Amino acid sequence: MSKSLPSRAENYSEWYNELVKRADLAENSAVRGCMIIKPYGYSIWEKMQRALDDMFKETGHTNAYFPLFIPKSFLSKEASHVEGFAKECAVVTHYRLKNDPNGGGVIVDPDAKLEEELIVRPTSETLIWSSYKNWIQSYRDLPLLINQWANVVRWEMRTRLFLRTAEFLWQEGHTAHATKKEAIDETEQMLEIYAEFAETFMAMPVLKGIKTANERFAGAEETYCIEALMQDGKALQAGTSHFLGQNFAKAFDVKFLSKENKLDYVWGTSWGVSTRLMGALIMAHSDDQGLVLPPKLAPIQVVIVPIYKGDEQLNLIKEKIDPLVKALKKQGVSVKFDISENQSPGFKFAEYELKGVPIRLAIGNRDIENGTIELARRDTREKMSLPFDGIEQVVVDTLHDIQEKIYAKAFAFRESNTHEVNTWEEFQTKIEAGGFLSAHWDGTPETEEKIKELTKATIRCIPLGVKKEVGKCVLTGEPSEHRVIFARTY
RNA sequence: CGGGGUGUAGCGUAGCCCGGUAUCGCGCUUGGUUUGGGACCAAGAGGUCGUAGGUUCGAAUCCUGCCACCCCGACCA
Repeated sequence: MSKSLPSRAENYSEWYNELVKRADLAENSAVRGCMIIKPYGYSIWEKMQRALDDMFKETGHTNAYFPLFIPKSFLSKEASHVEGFAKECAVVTHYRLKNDPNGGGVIVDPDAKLEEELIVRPTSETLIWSSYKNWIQSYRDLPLLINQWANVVRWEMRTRLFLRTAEFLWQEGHTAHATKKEAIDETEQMLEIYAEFAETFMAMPVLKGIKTANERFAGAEETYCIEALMQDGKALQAGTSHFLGQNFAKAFDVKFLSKENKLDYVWGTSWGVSTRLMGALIMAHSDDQGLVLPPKLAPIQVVIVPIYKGDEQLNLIKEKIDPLVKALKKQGVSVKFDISENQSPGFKFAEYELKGVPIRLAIGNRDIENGTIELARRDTREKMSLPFDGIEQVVVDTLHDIQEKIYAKAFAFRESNTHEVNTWEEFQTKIEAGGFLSAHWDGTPETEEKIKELTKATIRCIPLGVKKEVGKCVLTGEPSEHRVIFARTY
């Protein structure tokens, strides 16, 4: 294995793939398009889950679990929904294998064919709404605020670790409400939660907006999204929150009796983020040396590397470090004191940089004599020799500082890669360099499609709170009332 | 799913054109010396050459099918 990573400039996607593997986050499995999330990668996901789950609970949601299999007939009940997902569904047709009479292996038992095929869920709206029908009778049963953590399967043609896998982990919230306004408020609230999570935990700035009809979730009336800009200038959809209107209520006949004794369909929402966020996290901050993790999501926040000759020196170091480790843990900092002997300090330095550990402390004989310790921060790769006394507070402060600095860096990157464009020539030139383009659009799906054909750029969103501005469509010159955001995407 | 490329030890590779059971480096094991940016010496272990067929006395090498991965398109969270 060569020691250094391919550089981002050289080959961005190779850099990404290599980084995911070498940082021990995930690897491909025997099944095409499916990935094995390794312990280090999974512990980052667990931290994400924990933070999101807390936010869901704080806003009144509870977790439940619905099955992996959906009867085929359910999927077809909402017309646009089935149209959106039909092409990428895994289907269970049999329930038994048997020994192959002609050979050593096993074959599908033709006698064990299912009456009705089962779909491996690509998303759970249909199954959940079929349950909601039984759960909801009165306005007193509303709102129903449920989330589930699950795996889903979408049989994608082309997959990439974390960014697009055939099976992925996610959460999907499914809520039911008595009024349209309440459902829209819920949709917007969850978008806010996603944005807050992305920005405060992932240190990744996101653009909040609404999808155009072309990009809308199959079965939704309105799709809200957060969009992030990656270092190679491509956009990544990081989370979506859908206002479902009464579409699923009508498809599954979910009605409730209001206070006024009137029967009406309930209003729905659904919202989700997936392990794709791992991909976003990796690409948002990491560099040619490896991962750069925000302290709030780093499984190990501080690693301490001893440098010593013989047990006597190691014992002196341990005497100083053991209390520091305790004190840091008490403050909620996750620390690893790496006294493994089989690797040199230099190796450990490189290894923990690859894994994105935010702070590294190194201490050797020299420091013991001088009463110092070396602190290296992953984000800037700065190293400084500091007094040992008081290092605990410096570490805590530096973790906060790293969290802020990497956000600021990502924010500055997005700002310098977001451009207002007013002519088609400008659009074509600028899109080649990547980034978000803010431009006028005539509001028609045809123009959106045409622009995609010509430039591979799609409308990422109509930003929330976009300013009214009289303008002309960048392609057709037709009148437009506000700008929208274009980008090339993952 | 279309076009192009690749598959040899855990990883990276040589050998393939021109057929004779596989090269080197990293990693791994054991022992010793080391340790302030990916340590060194010595001795070892590790291979159905992606897979299934075919041609041949003999296949990593030639032929065919299949599978997987990478790059570029279409589809998508």
